[in-house]
Amino acid sequence: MNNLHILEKMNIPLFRQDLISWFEKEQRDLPWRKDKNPYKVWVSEIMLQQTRVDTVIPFFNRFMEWFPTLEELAEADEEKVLKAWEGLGYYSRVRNLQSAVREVAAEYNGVVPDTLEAISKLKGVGPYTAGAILSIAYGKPEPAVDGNVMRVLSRILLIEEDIAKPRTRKTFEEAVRRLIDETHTSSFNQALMELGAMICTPGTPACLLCPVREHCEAFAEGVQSRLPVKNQQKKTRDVPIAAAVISNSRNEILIRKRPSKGLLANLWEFPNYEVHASVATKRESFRQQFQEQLQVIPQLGEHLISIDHTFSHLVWKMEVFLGKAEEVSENIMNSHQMKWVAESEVEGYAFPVSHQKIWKAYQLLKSQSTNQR
DNA sequence: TACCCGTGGCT
DNA sequence: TAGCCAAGGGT
Repeated sequence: MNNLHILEKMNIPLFRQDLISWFEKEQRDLPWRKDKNPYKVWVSEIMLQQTRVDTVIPFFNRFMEWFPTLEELAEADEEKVLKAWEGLGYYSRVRNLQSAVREVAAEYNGVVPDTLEAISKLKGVGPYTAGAILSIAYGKPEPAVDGNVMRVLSRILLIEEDIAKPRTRKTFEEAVRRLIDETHTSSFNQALMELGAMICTPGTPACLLCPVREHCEAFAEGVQSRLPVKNQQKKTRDVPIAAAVISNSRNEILIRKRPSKGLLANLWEFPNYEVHASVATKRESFRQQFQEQLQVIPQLGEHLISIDHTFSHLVWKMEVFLGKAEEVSENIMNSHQMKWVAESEVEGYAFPVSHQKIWKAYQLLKSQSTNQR
């Protein structure tokens, strides 16, 4: 019933040899490939989810400096862990990682489990990550099917299922189970991904450089450029936001912690509100909602910056103002997870990229006004 | 299943 | 340039 009939006419031993030989010779020198420490493999796989290698490298190196061992990550403050992830995106990844690491420390004596059943129960470890850790760190013959693997194998095996559909991953897992070299599971799985990243790329694959093109059905048919089949994703929607950098008479800055669930969970931000359609201006919308929430009237000053920030599924259309406020009651501050912090301490907190831009604009404005004096 | 969840580079 | 894309998982 599936589309794996091409496997029956493949020379699988030769395919393995061609693929692994290429990988052993051409693989990139990446920091998480220096050894097969399961903790390091785990961290790298979480960071690499939906994220480019070049983006991950500096984050991985710093993360290993801050949290060199599983135990040190388990014992770290969440604030510091989020700061280590600041700018990397998909922040629930690192909260799930620390939660899972704590479970490993407590329940498995600090040893990352080496069975599919146990490792799959850990928070943030799905089918791909489970297979990646087991095959790379422990030499287990488990498939690790990511976007690269689906693209590569859709071409080699001429599979035309829509890779955007979750169920399709099972087809490729079955293909890998039949193809994998059980004596070189780490190199085999990584080679499929490396090939997808370096040669068998989405737009125009470099088939003339491909070590396995003689095994590739799509190349033989000349149809590699229209594979894999993938439907388009939905468009983003705009969310109008009014924000402000609010200071008090002691030159402290008002920040607040975002809710523990949802977008940018547990990160810090400058006070901001979604603008209702009924309000004439974003400045007025901020003033109204700030006053309603904190029982204090803010003195809003000049416009600081406009920022359009695109997420995977929505766009913040932000207008940011300067402002001053005083005497917010402590109860209200606490109930909204707000606090005043000295300007020199702001950067100690983990902010989403959009709010890092706000802070940079604020500091630039201050430095300019200082220079003019 | 469909949607939520970030960011930055590329074409 | 506006989308597309990148070593996915949770709900």
